[in-house]
Amino acid sequence: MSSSVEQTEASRLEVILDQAAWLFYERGYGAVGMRTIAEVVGVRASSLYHYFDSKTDLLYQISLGVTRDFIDQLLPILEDPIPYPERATSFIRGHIELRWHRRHWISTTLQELRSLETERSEEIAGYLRTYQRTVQDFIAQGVAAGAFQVGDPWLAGVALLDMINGVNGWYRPQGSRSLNQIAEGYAQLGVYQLLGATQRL
Amino acid sequence: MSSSVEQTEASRLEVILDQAAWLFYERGYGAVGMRTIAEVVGVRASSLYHYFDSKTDLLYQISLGVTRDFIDQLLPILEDPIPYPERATSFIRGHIELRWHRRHWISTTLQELRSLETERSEEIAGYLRTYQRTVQDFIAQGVAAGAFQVGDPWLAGVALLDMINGVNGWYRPQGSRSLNQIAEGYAQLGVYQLLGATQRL
DNA sequence: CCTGACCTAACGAACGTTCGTTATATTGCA
DNA sequence: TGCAATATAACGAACGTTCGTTAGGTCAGG
Repeated sequence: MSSSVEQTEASRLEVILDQAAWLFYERGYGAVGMRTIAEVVGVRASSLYHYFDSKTDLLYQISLGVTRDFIDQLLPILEDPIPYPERATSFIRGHIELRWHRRHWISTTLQELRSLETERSEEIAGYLRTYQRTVQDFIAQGVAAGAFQVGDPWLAGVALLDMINGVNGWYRPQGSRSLNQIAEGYAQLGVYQLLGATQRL
Repeated sequence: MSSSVEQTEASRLEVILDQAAWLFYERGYGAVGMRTIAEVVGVRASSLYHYFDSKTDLLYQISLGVTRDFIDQLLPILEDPIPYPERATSFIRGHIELRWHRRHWISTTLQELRSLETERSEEIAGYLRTYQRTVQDFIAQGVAAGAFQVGDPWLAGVALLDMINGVNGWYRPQGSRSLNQIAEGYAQLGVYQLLGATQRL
């Protein structure tokens, strides 16, 4: 660190990534041009190439950033030394909240994986598989420990993830349910119904 | 009918819609040009305007067609005079299979609603809401009849739909599970775990 | 004085769409 | 029945615009 002051404000690179993610989220990757991104940031289109090699490079940095954040912030919860149902509850709540908070990054990533070069899309897909497999392994462990009751941990894992991933599709802040309420309701549904956890044990 | 023979082969209009849906599904609406669609069909781009007013009009016809098909083919199952768990099981299986069979139409519709003009996107969104509300009402009826056990039928409805909608995201025909097996597994998971149906009653 | 950050200007390609035209069917009417 | 009128389905060329990207220049701060 050569600078003597900690920078609390976001760097220009971070601003570009976040604004671009919003635009991609709202209009679609293909429908947003470099000129539009530049205009929102307050710069000319050509200046964006000071930070990125190409438009797909910009998309790649968004995808890589958010995918790593999910893994780093949520998977550790599954290792906590607390009962399985509580681990699952905490994970579901965290996943729903992080996913909403970063919906512009994660939705862009999932919808536009195909727009990345093969090698890079494989890398991101690998991270996503790691995330899924860890959840499935956790459920299998819970079943082995007698905490969950499902016949097929693999299927229950994808079902649980699909379920909590769907929230962003219909949740709206001005709706009658708060995100906290939804996260809580889904945690109960997921853990005590879908995973068949022993009631409140 | 002036013709003496029934035409079993698809009309050119239907071919265009289906091929366009495939292209949109695989590359995204914004990344597919009219020239590409025309080339796949075997005509020139300008000829497409004999069938559609515009590119968004083409998208609209895809969205309208598949949305109505879902409502017409699946919602009647929820009215069948059979026990609630069997109705739910049949519905889930049908939904998963129809959704996979028409994945290029339905995924395009859901991902590109924003690309339609406001009025038309509202129309499609209305059909989708009708579908969701009917499922939620069915669950509420099942709860009232003592067949299902969930605290919040509205939440259980979106959870169930999100869960079964997610299958297309990871199912691959060459995988170890057949679509039939997945549909069956999800039906059991959905009805007897998520909805808490009385076991095999 | 060098370098990072930004600029203006421009490139070729692709975009959705419109145009005038042309064969080929189909239909209405004498 | 025969012919004119209309409809259908397609063509190739071109429109103006926007796309992602690049080349080269300016300029302030360390």
